[in-house]
Amino acid sequence: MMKNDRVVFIVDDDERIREALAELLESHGMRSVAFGSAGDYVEADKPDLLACLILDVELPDINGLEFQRQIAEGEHPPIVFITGHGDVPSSVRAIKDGAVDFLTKPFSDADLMTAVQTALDQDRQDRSTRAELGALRRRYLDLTPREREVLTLVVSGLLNKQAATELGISEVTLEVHRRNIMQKMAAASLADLVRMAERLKIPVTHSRRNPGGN
Amino acid sequence: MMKNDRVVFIVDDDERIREALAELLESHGMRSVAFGSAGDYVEADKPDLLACLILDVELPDINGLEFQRQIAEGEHPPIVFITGHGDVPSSVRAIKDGAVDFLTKPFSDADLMTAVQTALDQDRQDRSTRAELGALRRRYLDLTPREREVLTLVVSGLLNKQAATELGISEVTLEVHRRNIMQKMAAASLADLVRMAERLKIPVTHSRRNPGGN
DNA sequence: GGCGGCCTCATGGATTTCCATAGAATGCGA
DNA sequence: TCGCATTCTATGGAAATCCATGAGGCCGCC
Repeated sequence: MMKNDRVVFIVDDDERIREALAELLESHGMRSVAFGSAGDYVEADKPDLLACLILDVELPDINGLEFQRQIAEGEHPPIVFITGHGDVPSSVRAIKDGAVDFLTKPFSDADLMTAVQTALDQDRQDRSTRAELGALRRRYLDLTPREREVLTLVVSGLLNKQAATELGISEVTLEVHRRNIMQKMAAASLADLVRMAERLKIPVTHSRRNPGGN
Repeated sequence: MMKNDRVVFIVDDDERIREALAELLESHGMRSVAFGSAGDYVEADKPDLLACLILDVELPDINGLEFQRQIAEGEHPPIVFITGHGDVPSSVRAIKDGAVDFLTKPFSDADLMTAVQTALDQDRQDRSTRAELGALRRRYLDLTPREREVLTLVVSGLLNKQAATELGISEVTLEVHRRNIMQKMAAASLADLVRMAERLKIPVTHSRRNPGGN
Protein backbone atom coordinates (compact mmCIF):
# COMPACT_ATOMS: atom_id res chain seq x y z
CA MET A 1 0.00 0.00 0.00
CA MET A 2 2.82 2.38 -0.85
CA LYS A 3 1.43 5.56 -2.25
CA ASN A 4 3.24 6.28 -5.46
CA ASP A 5 1.68 9.60 -6.20
CA ARG A 6 3.67 11.38 -3.54
CA VAL A 7 7.22 11.59 -2.32
CA VAL A 8 9.08 13.04 0.61
CA PHE A 9 12.51 14.53 0.00
CA ILE A 10 14.99 14.38 2.82
CA VAL A 11 18.03 16.61 3.00
CA ASP A 12 20.27 15.82 5.95
CA ASP A 13 23.98 15.30 6.20
CA ASP A 14 23.68 12.54 8.78
CA GLU A 15 23.20 9.24 7.06
CA ARG A 16 21.70 7.59 10.12
CA ILE A 17 19.04 10.26 10.28
CA ARG A 18 18.31 9.87 6.59
CA GLU A 19 17.85 6.15 7.00
CA ALA A 20 15.76 6.46 10.11
CA LEU A 21 13.50 8.98 8.43
CA ALA A 22 13.21 6.92 5.28
CA GLU A 23 12.24 3.93 7.32
CA LEU A 24 9.69 5.82 9.32
CA LEU A 25 8.14 7.24 6.19
CA GLU A 26 8.11 3.87 4.50
CA SER A 27 6.33 2.37 7.46
CA HIS A 28 3.62 4.92 6.77
CA GLY A 29 3.47 3.93 3.12
CA MET A 30 5.37 7.04 2.13
CA ARG A 31 8.00 6.98 -0.57
CA SER A 32 11.11 9.05 0.11
CA VAL A 33 14.31 10.17 -1.58
CA ALA A 34 17.23 11.31 0.54
CA PHE A 35 20.13 13.67 -0.11
CA GLY A 36 23.22 14.49 1.91
CA SER A 37 23.41 18.15 0.95
CA ALA A 38 21.43 20.99 -0.52
CA GLY A 39 23.59 20.79 -3.62
CA ASP A 40 22.72 17.15 -4.18
CA TYR A 41 19.05 17.96 -3.83
CA VAL A 42 19.24 20.78 -6.32
CA GLU A 43 21.19 18.74 -8.85
CA ALA A 44 18.96 15.70 -8.71
CA ASP A 45 16.08 15.52 -11.11
CA LYS A 46 13.09 15.00 -9.01
CA PRO A 47 9.83 13.34 -10.02
CA ASP A 48 6.99 15.77 -10.46
CA LEU A 49 4.78 14.41 -7.74
CA LEU A 50 2.98 15.70 -4.73
CA ALA A 51 5.95 16.38 -2.48
CA CYS A 52 7.31 17.74 0.74
CA LEU A 53 10.82 18.53 1.86
CA ILE A 54 12.26 17.57 5.21
CA LEU A 55 15.20 19.87 5.62
CA ASP A 56 17.92 19.86 8.23
CA VAL A 57 18.91 23.33 9.35
CA GLU A 58 22.57 22.43 9.57
CA LEU A 59 23.83 21.35 6.19
CA PRO A 60 27.38 20.94 4.98
CA ASP A 61 27.16 23.27 2.01
CA ILE A 62 24.67 25.92 3.05
CA ASN A 63 22.53 26.95 5.96
CA GLY A 64 19.09 25.42 5.73
CA LEU A 65 17.32 28.71 6.28
CA GLU A 66 19.39 30.36 3.59
CA PHE A 67 18.62 27.48 1.31
CA GLN A 68 14.93 27.95 2.00
CA ARG A 69 15.13 31.54 0.77
CA GLN A 70 17.00 30.46 -2.32
CA ILE A 71 14.47 27.92 -3.47
CA ALA A 72 11.68 30.26 -2.45
CA GLU A 73 12.50 32.15 -5.63
CA GLY A 74 10.94 29.40 -7.69
CA GLU A 75 8.55 26.53 -7.21
CA HIS A 76 9.39 24.18 -4.39
CA PRO A 77 7.66 21.73 -2.11
CA PRO A 78 6.57 22.88 1.35
CA ILE A 79 9.36 22.58 3.90
CA VAL A 80 9.46 20.86 7.28
CA PHE A 81 12.58 21.80 9.19
CA ILE A 82 14.31 19.46 11.58
CA THR A 83 17.33 20.32 13.65
CA GLY A 84 19.46 19.11 16.48
CA HIS A 85 20.22 22.55 17.82
CA GLY A 86 17.09 24.54 17.28
CA ASP A 87 17.06 28.10 18.48
CA VAL A 88 14.12 30.45 18.63
CA PRO A 89 15.34 33.05 16.12
CA SER A 90 15.90 30.35 13.51
CA SER A 91 12.48 28.87 14.00
CA VAL A 92 10.88 32.29 13.81
CA ARG A 93 12.64 33.05 10.59
CA ALA A 94 11.78 29.66 9.12
CA ILE A 95 8.08 29.98 9.84
CA LYS A 96 7.96 33.59 8.68
CA ASP A 97 9.50 32.42 5.43
CA GLY A 98 6.76 29.91 5.00
CA ALA A 99 7.99 26.67 6.52
CA VAL A 100 5.24 24.27 7.54
CA ASP A 101 6.92 23.36 10.80
CA PHE A 102 10.19 23.47 12.68
CA LEU A 103 10.95 20.40 14.74
CA THR A 104 13.82 20.05 17.16
CA LYS A 105 15.33 16.68 17.89
CA PRO A 106 14.25 14.63 19.52
CA PHE A 107 10.79 14.86 18.04
CA SER A 108 8.15 12.20 18.00
CA ASP A 109 7.33 10.17 14.92
CA ALA A 110 3.81 11.41 15.21
CA ASP A 111 4.84 15.07 15.14
CA LEU A 112 6.90 14.54 12.06
CA MET A 113 4.22 12.60 10.25
CA THR A 114 1.67 15.24 11.08
CA ALA A 115 3.93 17.93 9.71
CA VAL A 116 4.61 15.89 6.58
CA GLN A 117 0.94 15.35 6.04
CA THR A 118 0.25 19.04 6.45
CA ALA A 119 3.02 19.83 4.01
CA LEU A 120 1.67 17.43 1.43
CA ASP A 121 -1.78 18.89 1.79
CA GLN A 122 -0.36 22.32 1.30
CA ASP A 123 1.52 21.18 -1.77
CA ARG A 124 -1.68 19.91 -3.24
CA GLN A 125 -3.21 23.30 -2.65
CA ASP A 126 -0.18 25.15 -3.99
CA ARG A 127 -0.09 23.06 -7.11
CA SER A 128 -3.71 23.55 -7.84
CA THR A 129 -3.36 27.29 -7.43
CA ARG A 130 -0.21 27.41 -9.50
CA ALA A 131 -1.79 25.34 -12.23
CA GLU A 132 -4.76 27.63 -12.51
CA LEU A 133 -2.68 30.73 -12.40
CA GLY A 134 -0.27 29.25 -14.92
CA ALA A 135 -3.03 28.51 -17.37
CA LEU A 136 -4.32 32.01 -16.90
CA ARG A 137 -0.94 33.54 -17.51
CA ARG A 138 -0.38 31.48 -20.62
CA ARG A 139 -3.61 32.73 -22.04
CA TYR A 140 -2.70 36.27 -21.11
CA LEU A 141 0.63 35.94 -22.89
CA ASP A 142 -1.35 34.89 -25.92
CA LEU A 143 -2.81 38.36 -26.10
CA THR A 144 -1.22 40.94 -28.36
CA PRO A 145 0.12 44.12 -26.76
CA ARG A 146 -2.84 46.06 -27.98
CA GLU A 147 -5.25 43.51 -26.61
CA ARG A 148 -3.61 43.78 -23.25
CA GLU A 149 -4.16 47.51 -23.26
CA VAL A 150 -7.77 47.01 -24.14
CA LEU A 151 -8.15 44.39 -21.43
CA THR A 152 -6.94 46.84 -18.81
CA LEU A 153 -9.42 49.46 -19.83
CA VAL A 154 -12.32 47.05 -20.15
CA VAL A 155 -11.88 45.48 -16.73
CA SER A 156 -11.55 48.98 -15.33
CA GLY A 157 -15.16 49.41 -16.24
CA LEU A 158 -14.85 51.78 -19.18
CA LEU A 159 -17.48 51.63 -21.87
CA ASN A 160 -16.23 50.58 -25.28
CA LYS A 161 -16.66 54.14 -26.41
CA GLN A 162 -14.60 55.53 -23.56
CA ALA A 163 -11.88 52.95 -23.96
CA ALA A 164 -11.73 53.59 -27.68
CA THR A 165 -11.31 57.30 -27.10
CA GLU A 166 -8.63 56.59 -24.54
CA LEU A 167 -6.67 54.63 -27.13
CA GLY A 168 -7.51 56.97 -29.95
CA ILE A 169 -9.11 54.26 -32.08
CA SER A 170 -12.62 53.67 -33.33
CA GLU A 171 -15.23 52.00 -31.23
CA VAL A 172 -15.57 49.23 -33.75
CA THR A 173 -11.91 48.34 -33.55
CA LEU A 174 -12.09 48.23 -29.85
CA GLU A 175 -15.00 45.83 -30.06
CA VAL A 176 -12.94 43.55 -32.23
CA HIS A 177 -10.13 43.55 -29.72
CA ARG A 178 -12.55 42.97 -26.95
CA ARG A 179 -14.09 39.96 -28.52
CA ASN A 180 -10.71 38.53 -29.37
CA ILE A 181 -9.76 38.94 -25.74
CA MET A 182 -12.84 37.13 -24.50
CA GLN A 183 -12.06 34.37 -26.95
CA LYS A 184 -8.40 33.98 -26.12
CA MET A 185 -8.91 34.22 -22.39
CA ALA A 186 -11.83 31.83 -22.59
CA ALA A 187 -13.90 34.15 -20.46
CA ALA A 188 -17.55 33.24 -20.29
CA SER A 189 -18.58 36.75 -19.35
CA LEU A 190 -17.26 40.15 -18.44
CA ALA A 191 -17.56 39.20 -14.79
CA ASP A 192 -15.35 36.26 -15.51
CA LEU A 193 -12.81 38.43 -17.26
CA VAL A 194 -12.70 40.83 -14.35
CA ARG A 195 -11.97 37.99 -11.97
CA MET A 196 -9.20 36.74 -14.22
CA ALA A 197 -7.69 40.20 -14.33
CA GLU A 198 -7.84 40.32 -10.56
CA ARG A 199 -5.88 37.10 -10.25
CA LEU A 200 -3.39 38.33 -12.81
CA LYS A 201 -3.08 41.48 -10.75
CA ILE A 202 -3.86 43.66 -13.69
CA PRO A 203 -4.27 47.14 -12.23
CA VAL A 204 -7.39 49.20 -12.68
CA THR A 205 -6.85 52.50 -14.43
CA HIS A 206 -9.31 55.34 -14.15
CA SER A 207 -12.19 53.21 -13.07
CA ARG A 208 -14.83 55.73 -13.89
CA ARG A 209 -18.03 55.21 -15.79
CA ASN A 210 -20.72 57.78 -15.67
CA PRO A 211 -18.64 60.06 -13.52
CA GLY A 212 -21.19 62.82 -13.30
CA GLY A 213 -24.22 60.65 -13.79
CA ASN A 214 -25.90 60.40 -17.16
CA MET B 1 8.27 64.96 19.60
CA MET B 2 6.06 62.30 21.14
CA LYS B 3 3.84 60.81 18.50
CA ASN B 4 0.30 60.88 19.79
CA ASP B 5 -1.32 59.02 16.94
CA ARG B 6 0.06 55.69 18.04
CA VAL B 7 0.41 53.67 21.20
CA VAL B 8 2.17 50.53 22.31
CA PHE B 9 0.39 48.28 24.79
CA ILE B 10 2.53 46.28 27.13
CA VAL B 11 1.28 43.22 28.96
CA ASP B 12 3.81 41.77 31.36
CA ASP B 13 3.51 40.68 34.96
CA ASP B 14 6.95 41.96 35.90
CA GLU B 15 6.73 45.60 36.84
CA ARG B 16 10.42 46.22 36.21
CA ILE B 17 10.05 44.96 32.70
CA ARG B 18 7.02 47.13 32.12
CA GLU B 19 8.87 50.18 33.30
CA ALA B 20 11.98 49.40 31.31
CA LEU B 21 9.94 48.89 28.16
CA ALA B 22 7.92 52.02 28.73
CA GLU B 23 11.10 53.99 29.16
CA LEU B 24 12.68 52.54 26.07
CA LEU B 25 9.61 53.30 24.03
CA GLU B 26 9.34 56.79 25.39
CA SER B 27 12.94 57.47 24.45
CA HIS B 28 11.86 56.68 20.91
CA GLY B 29 8.96 59.09 21.10
CA MET B 30 6.53 56.23 21.55
CA ARG B 31 3.59 56.44 23.88
CA SER B 32 2.84 53.28 25.84
CA VAL B 33 0.28 51.85 28.23
CA ALA B 34 1.21 48.93 30.44
CA PHE B 35 -0.84 46.16 32.05
CA GLY B 36 0.09 43.46 34.54
CA SER B 37 -2.19 40.79 33.15
CA ALA B 38 -4.21 39.82 30.13
CA GLY B 39 -7.35 40.47 32.11
CA ASP B 40 -6.33 44.04 32.86
CA TYR B 41 -5.61 44.60 29.21
CA VAL B 42 -8.98 43.27 28.15
CA GLU B 43 -10.86 45.28 30.74
CA ALA B 44 -9.16 48.57 30.00
CA ASP B 45 -10.73 50.81 27.44
CA LYS B 46 -8.05 51.49 24.95
CA PRO B 47 -7.73 54.51 22.69
CA ASP B 48 -8.51 53.77 19.07
CA LEU B 49 -5.09 54.55 17.69
CA LEU B 50 -2.50 52.88 15.58
CA ALA B 51 -1.28 50.26 18.01
CA CYS B 52 0.85 47.26 18.72
CA LEU B 53 0.89 44.83 21.59
CA ILE B 54 4.01 43.65 23.36
CA LEU B 55 2.96 40.48 25.05
CA ASP B 56 4.80 38.36 27.57
CA VAL B 57 4.32 34.64 27.02
CA GLU B 58 4.16 33.91 30.72
CA LEU B 59 1.27 35.76 32.27
CA PRO B 60 -0.38 35.27 35.64
CA ASP B 61 -3.89 34.70 34.40
CA ILE B 62 -3.46 33.00 31.04
CA ASN B 63 -0.81 31.74 28.73
CA GLY B 64 0.23 34.40 26.22
CA LEU B 65 -0.20 32.11 23.25
CA GLU B 66 -3.64 31.11 24.39
CA PHE B 67 -4.49 34.74 24.86
CA GLN B 68 -3.33 35.44 21.34
CA ARG B 69 -5.83 32.94 19.99
CA GLN B 70 -8.58 34.43 22.08
CA ILE B 71 -8.17 37.94 20.85
CA ALA B 72 -7.59 36.66 17.35
CA GLU B 73 -11.35 36.15 17.25
CA GLY B 74 -11.86 39.87 16.93
CA GLU B 75 -9.89 42.92 16.00
CA HIS B 76 -6.64 43.37 17.79
CA PRO B 77 -3.28 45.05 17.32
CA PRO B 78 -0.38 43.05 15.90
CA ILE B 79 1.50 41.18 18.59
CA VAL B 80 5.18 41.12 19.48
CA PHE B 81 5.98 38.36 21.94
CA ILE B 82 8.70 38.62 24.54
CA THR B 83 9.66 35.91 26.94
CA GLY B 84 12.28 34.89 29.41
CA HIS B 85 12.03 31.20 28.69
CA GLY B 86 11.40 30.96 25.02
CA ASP B 87 11.18 27.53 23.50
CA VAL B 88 10.99 26.65 19.85
CA PRO B 89 7.50 25.11 19.79
CA SER B 90 6.04 28.22 21.41
CA SER B 91 7.70 30.53 18.94
CA VAL B 92 6.54 28.39 16.04
CA ARG B 93 2.99 28.48 17.26
CA ALA B 94 3.11 32.20 17.89
CA ILE B 95 4.35 33.03 14.42
CA LYS B 96 1.96 30.59 12.77
CA ASP B 97 -0.83 32.34 14.61
CA GLY B 98 0.26 35.63 13.17
CA ALA B 99 2.62 37.20 15.69
CA VAL B 100 4.95 39.78 14.21
CA ASP B 101 7.93 38.54 16.17
CA PHE B 102 8.95 36.40 19.10
CA LEU B 103 11.85 37.77 21.13
CA THR B 104 13.62 35.95 23.93
CA LYS B 105 15.26 37.86 26.74
CA PRO B 106 17.75 39.27 26.62
CA PHE B 107 16.97 41.00 23.37
CA SER B 108 18.42 44.22 22.10
CA ASP B 109 16.56 47.49 22.17
CA ALA B 110 17.03 47.68 18.44
CA ASP B 111 15.40 44.31 17.85
CA LEU B 112 12.39 45.27 19.90
CA MET B 113 12.00 48.65 18.26
CA THR B 114 12.26 47.08 14.83
CA ALA B 115 9.56 44.59 15.73
CA VAL B 116 7.37 47.34 17.17
CA GLN B 117 7.77 49.40 14.05
CA THR B 118 6.89 46.44 11.86
CA ALA B 119 3.86 45.78 14.01
CA LEU B 120 2.69 49.38 13.76
CA ASP B 121 3.12 49.32 10.01
CA GLN B 122 1.10 46.17 9.85
CA ASP B 123 -1.61 47.70 11.99
CA ARG B 124 -1.86 50.58 9.59
CA GLN B 125 -2.30 48.11 6.77
CA ASP B 126 -4.79 46.01 8.72
CA ARG B 127 -6.85 49.02 9.63
CA SER B 128 -7.02 50.30 6.11
CA THR B 129 -8.11 46.90 4.85
CA ARG B 130 -10.64 46.51 7.64
CA ALA B 131 -12.03 49.96 7.01
CA GLU B 132 -12.58 49.33 3.32
CA LEU B 133 -14.04 45.93 3.92
CA GLY B 134 -16.24 47.34 6.64
CA ALA B 135 -17.65 50.01 4.40
CA LEU B 136 -18.28 47.40 1.76
CA ARG B 137 -20.07 45.13 4.19
CA ARG B 138 -22.23 47.94 5.46
CA ARG B 139 -23.38 48.68 1.97
CA TYR B 140 -24.00 45.01 1.36
CA LEU B 141 -26.15 44.81 4.46
CA ASP B 142 -28.14 47.65 3.01
CA LEU B 143 -29.30 45.38 0.24
CA THR B 144 -32.61 43.59 0.54
CA PRO B 145 -32.58 39.77 0.48
CA ARG B 146 -33.81 39.77 -3.06
CA GLU B 147 -31.15 42.19 -4.14
CA ARG B 148 -28.52 39.97 -2.65
CA GLU B 149 -29.80 37.08 -4.70
CA VAL B 150 -29.70 39.19 -7.82
CA LEU B 151 -26.20 40.38 -7.00
CA THR B 152 -24.95 36.82 -6.83
CA LEU B 153 -26.36 35.96 -10.20
CA VAL B 154 -25.21 39.15 -11.86
CA VAL B 155 -21.61 38.90 -10.72
CA SER B 156 -21.67 35.29 -11.80
CA GLY B 157 -21.97 36.61 -15.31
CA LEU B 158 -25.56 35.74 -16.06
CA LEU B 159 -27.43 37.93 -18.50
CA ASN B 160 -30.39 39.75 -17.04
CA LYS B 161 -32.64 37.41 -18.92
CA GLN B 162 -30.97 34.32 -17.53
CA ALA B 163 -30.90 35.66 -14.01
CA ALA B 164 -34.56 36.60 -14.25
CA THR B 165 -35.46 33.10 -15.37
CA GLU B 166 -33.40 31.67 -12.55
CA LEU B 167 -35.43 33.65 -10.05
CA GLY B 168 -38.70 33.17 -11.85
CA ILE B 169 -39.33 36.88 -12.28
CA SER B 170 -39.55 39.15 -15.27
CA GLU B 171 -36.52 40.66 -16.87
CA VAL B 172 -37.75 44.13 -16.08
CA THR B 173 -37.97 43.46 -12.40
CA LEU B 174 -34.52 42.10 -12.40
CA GLU B 175 -33.27 45.26 -14.06
CA VAL B 176 -34.82 47.29 -11.30
CA HIS B 177 -33.07 45.24 -8.66
CA ARG B 178 -29.87 45.46 -10.55
CA ARG B 179 -29.90 49.21 -10.77
CA ASN B 180 -30.81 49.51 -7.11
CA ILE B 181 -27.84 47.32 -6.32
CA MET B 182 -25.45 49.46 -8.33
CA GLN B 183 -26.84 52.47 -6.55
CA LYS B 184 -26.63 51.10 -3.02
CA MET B 185 -23.22 49.56 -3.50
CA ALA B 186 -21.96 52.71 -5.17
CA ALA B 187 -20.47 50.66 -7.97
CA ALA B 188 -19.29 52.67 -10.93
CA SER B 189 -19.53 49.73 -13.29
CA LEU B 190 -20.19 46.03 -13.46
CA ALA B 191 -16.45 45.43 -13.26
CA ASP B 192 -16.47 47.37 -10.05
CA LEU B 193 -19.34 45.35 -8.66
CA VAL B 194 -17.60 42.11 -9.49
CA ARG B 195 -14.52 43.21 -7.59
CA MET B 196 -16.65 44.17 -4.60
CA ALA B 197 -18.31 40.78 -4.67
CA GLU B 198 -14.90 39.16 -4.73
CA ARG B 199 -13.81 41.00 -1.65
CA LEU B 200 -17.07 40.11 0.05
CA LYS B 201 -16.42 36.51 -0.91
CA ILE B 202 -19.74 36.21 -2.60
CA PRO B 203 -19.63 32.85 -4.34
CA VAL B 204 -20.16 32.49 -8.04
CA THR B 205 -23.08 30.29 -8.96
CA HIS B 206 -23.39 28.66 -12.36
CA SER B 207 -21.07 31.05 -14.06
CA ARG B 208 -22.19 30.26 -17.54
CA ARG B 209 -23.12 32.62 -20.29
CA ASN B 210 -23.46 31.42 -23.80
CA PRO B 211 -22.71 27.86 -22.79
CA GLY B 212 -23.01 26.40 -26.23
CA GLY B 213 -22.22 29.61 -27.99
CA ASN B 214 -25.36 30.68 -29.72
C1' DG C 1 -56.14 51.02 9.36
C1' DG C 2 -52.68 53.62 7.24
C1' DC C 3 -47.65 54.05 6.00
C1' DG C 4 -43.50 52.48 4.29
C1' DG C 5 -40.49 49.08 2.55
C1' DC C 6 -40.18 45.39 -0.61
C1' DC C 7 -41.14 42.94 -4.67
C1' DT C 8 -43.30 42.91 -8.77
C1' DC C 9 -44.33 44.40 -13.68
C1' DA C 10 -44.93 47.50 -17.88
C1' DT C 11 -43.86 50.86 -21.68
C1' DG C 12 -40.66 52.91 -24.56
C1' DG C 13 -36.68 55.00 -26.07
C1' DA C 14 -31.60 55.83 -25.84
C1' DT C 15 -27.43 53.56 -25.57
C1' DT C 16 -24.41 49.82 -25.61
C1' DT C 17 -22.89 45.46 -26.49
C1' DC C 18 -22.58 41.30 -29.41
C1' DC C 19 -21.81 39.06 -33.72
C1' DA C 20 -20.57 37.96 -38.54
C1' DT C 21 -18.42 39.35 -42.36
C1' DA C 22 -15.14 41.81 -45.03
C1' DG C 23 -11.39 44.83 -46.36
C1' DA C 24 -6.96 47.21 -45.87
C1' DA C 25 -2.30 49.00 -44.01
C1' DT C 26 1.81 47.98 -41.48
C1' DG C 27 5.74 45.41 -40.32
C1' DC C 28 8.51 41.53 -39.64
C1' DG C 29 10.67 37.24 -40.44
C1' DA C 30 11.26 33.29 -43.80
C1' DT D 1 9.43 39.37 -51.84
C1' DC D 2 5.79 36.50 -49.93
C1' DG D 3 3.19 35.21 -46.02
C1' DC D 4 1.57 36.01 -41.58
C1' DA D 5 0.44 38.45 -37.50
C1' DT D 6 -1.17 42.69 -35.85
C1' DT D 7 -3.85 46.54 -36.04
C1' DC D 8 -7.21 49.20 -37.87
C1' DT D 9 -11.85 50.15 -40.02
C1' DA D 10 -16.70 49.51 -41.80
C1' DT D 11 -21.65 47.79 -42.35
C1' DG D 12 -25.71 46.21 -40.44
C1' DG D 13 -28.64 43.81 -37.62
C1' DA D 14 -29.80 41.22 -33.22
C1' DA D 15 -29.64 41.31 -28.49
C1' DA D 16 -28.91 43.31 -24.17
C1' DT D 17 -28.41 47.03 -21.04
C1' DC D 18 -29.58 51.54 -19.15
C1' DC D 19 -32.93 54.84 -17.72
C1' DA D 20 -37.22 57.26 -16.40
C1' DT D 21 -41.73 56.93 -15.09
C1' DG D 22 -45.76 54.82 -13.31
C1' DA D 23 -48.14 51.50 -10.70
C1' DG D 24 -50.19 47.33 -8.06
C1' DG D 25 -49.91 43.76 -4.26
C1' DC D 26 -48.04 42.19 0.10
C1' DC D 27 -46.56 42.55 4.77
C1' DG D 28 -45.02 44.29 9.10
C1' DC D 29 -45.19 48.13 12.22
C1' DC D 30 -47.15 52.16 14.54
